[in-house]
Amino acid sequence: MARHLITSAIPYINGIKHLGNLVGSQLPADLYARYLRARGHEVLFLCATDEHGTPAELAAAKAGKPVADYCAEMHDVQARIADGFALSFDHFGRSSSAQNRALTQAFAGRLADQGLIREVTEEQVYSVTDGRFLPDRYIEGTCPNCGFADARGDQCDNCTKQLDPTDLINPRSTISGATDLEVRTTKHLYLEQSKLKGQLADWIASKADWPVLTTSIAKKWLNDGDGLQDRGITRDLDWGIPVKRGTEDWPGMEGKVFYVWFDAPIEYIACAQEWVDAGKGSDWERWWRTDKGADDVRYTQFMGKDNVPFHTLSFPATIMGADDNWKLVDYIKSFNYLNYDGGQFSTSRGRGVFMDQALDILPADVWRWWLLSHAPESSDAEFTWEAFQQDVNKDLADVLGNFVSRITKFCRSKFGETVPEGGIAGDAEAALTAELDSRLAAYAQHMDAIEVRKAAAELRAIWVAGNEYLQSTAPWTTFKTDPEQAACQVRHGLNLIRLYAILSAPFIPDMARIMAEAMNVTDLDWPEDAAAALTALPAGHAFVVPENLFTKITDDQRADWSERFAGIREG
RNA sequence: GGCGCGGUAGCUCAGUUGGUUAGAGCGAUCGACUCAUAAUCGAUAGGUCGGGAGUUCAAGUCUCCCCCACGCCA
Repeated sequence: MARHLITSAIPYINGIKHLGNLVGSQLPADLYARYLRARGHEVLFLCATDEHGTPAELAAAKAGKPVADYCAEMHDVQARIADGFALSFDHFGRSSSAQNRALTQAFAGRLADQGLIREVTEEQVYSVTDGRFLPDRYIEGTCPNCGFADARGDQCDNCTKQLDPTDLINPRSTISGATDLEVRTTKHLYLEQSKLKGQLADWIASKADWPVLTTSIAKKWLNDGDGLQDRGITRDLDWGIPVKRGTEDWPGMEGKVFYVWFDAPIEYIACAQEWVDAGKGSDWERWWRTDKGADDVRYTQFMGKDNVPFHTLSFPATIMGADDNWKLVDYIKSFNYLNYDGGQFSTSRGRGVFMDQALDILPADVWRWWLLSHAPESSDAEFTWEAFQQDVNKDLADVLGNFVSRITKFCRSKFGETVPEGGIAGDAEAALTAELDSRLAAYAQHMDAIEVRKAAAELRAIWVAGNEYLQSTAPWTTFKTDPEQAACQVRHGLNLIRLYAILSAPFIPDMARIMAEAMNVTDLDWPEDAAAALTALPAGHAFVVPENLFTKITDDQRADWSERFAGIREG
């Protein structure tokens, strides 16, 4: 038994996430957490909402609500949806929590004490009408290079030239359209990551077992151009964690807040404090302080590839720089993108399926199964309604659901809803046992390695093995001449359902629970070996024939959904 | 433009340090079965491994060039 800390990249607060976001972090993290718990390990699985920054302020303004109220509401919405997808967070926290506020300020103070913070005076664009400094991407104007009228302050979308906001001709605020912009001087704190470059490079180099996607992105940022750049960790905003040096005021930083990318990862730690303060746990430091037990913890992070630089460099720089016994991540599992029907999912254009909509039309397990079995591990993956319909109908209805249905109904008709007695296991049962032992080992190996697609394929093969067994032994034929032997075959079939309930639970927890309840079992310990698993339900054990696990998606439904989610999402 | 990840059967993807006739699932075709959500099981067909050159006894696997798709560029 080991201790595993698992975090999923924390979703931003300004809206409901789409399925691409889900499969890139929260869902595989949940799969891993559920698997490790099932194997008897101690797991702390944390996630939270990322609530600070300009987009949250603007979304709140658009909704006509104070930003704190807006974030509180959206946190509840996201928590409810996460619950709908059966994401088994031990705590779903908030980066705006008091715990994160104190911890972020403490980290900044500590980093300053270590000589890793410097103050930089710079010029930024200020909008008088909006009463605020404008981030580069909230300024638009005419591109000085190509004349494109709607070039953004950071880059021209037309000619792709990178710009400085002050380059723009006739700049305007995209928030208000105001043109009374002026350049003002402001002071900010920079984290001197460059001083930690060697330490970070050594650390990354030691992670030979990490996915190539993870390390290649990290190395690129470490070595590209002039190498790792120092990073501004403060902003001129209202909504955020006030800049303080520990608990002390920070002269010259009045009215400023920490940049969202500084405080968001620290929420991983603060979330554990929230978990304790919510009465769910008693000691968060044994998960996060290497001097208080966390040396024995294996810490795994899950995220989409867009988050990799912050998790391989910026946050580790914060941890290393603080030099105060904080736990560093042991393994980073990163994912590529899921595309939607030939293009990208788009939050702004409402293209694709969003988490709330997904739950409106189908059970969570259907989505969990398809998304996880097609997780974008080695490259970007593609969602199409045709493939989705075909795959889930085949896997969940035909292969798994129908297996449960055929064996329970056959048993009911010949022996009643009780595990039948009699017969002796022979060659067919020995072959089944041998195959399952082999596949159980492969399944565990893939799950341990977080090879999500391979694990799904192996699980599916285990389902198929049940159908092969029934097909080759044909208890419906055996019954005509040797009812005792048919009973033995049915008994094995029923035991397979219990086994499937255990093995499938990390992927499809709800269907797994239905299978377990139908088989009337509470002992769901991970199987030691196939022979034991296939005799767990003794003769005479009562069960019930369950409702079909999954009703197939029809062509009409597919056509309807394909059209409905192609366009613009309302609201 | 620079960099990154890919380009393997109709589709989605596996292919470890280069080594016997390149694999799986789906789809297709044929067959078996009839317990079951017209489900299942078996068999067969189908690929010049993006293109070209090179290294090697041997290359999907290494080197170089080119083409295509996607992404990133703080």
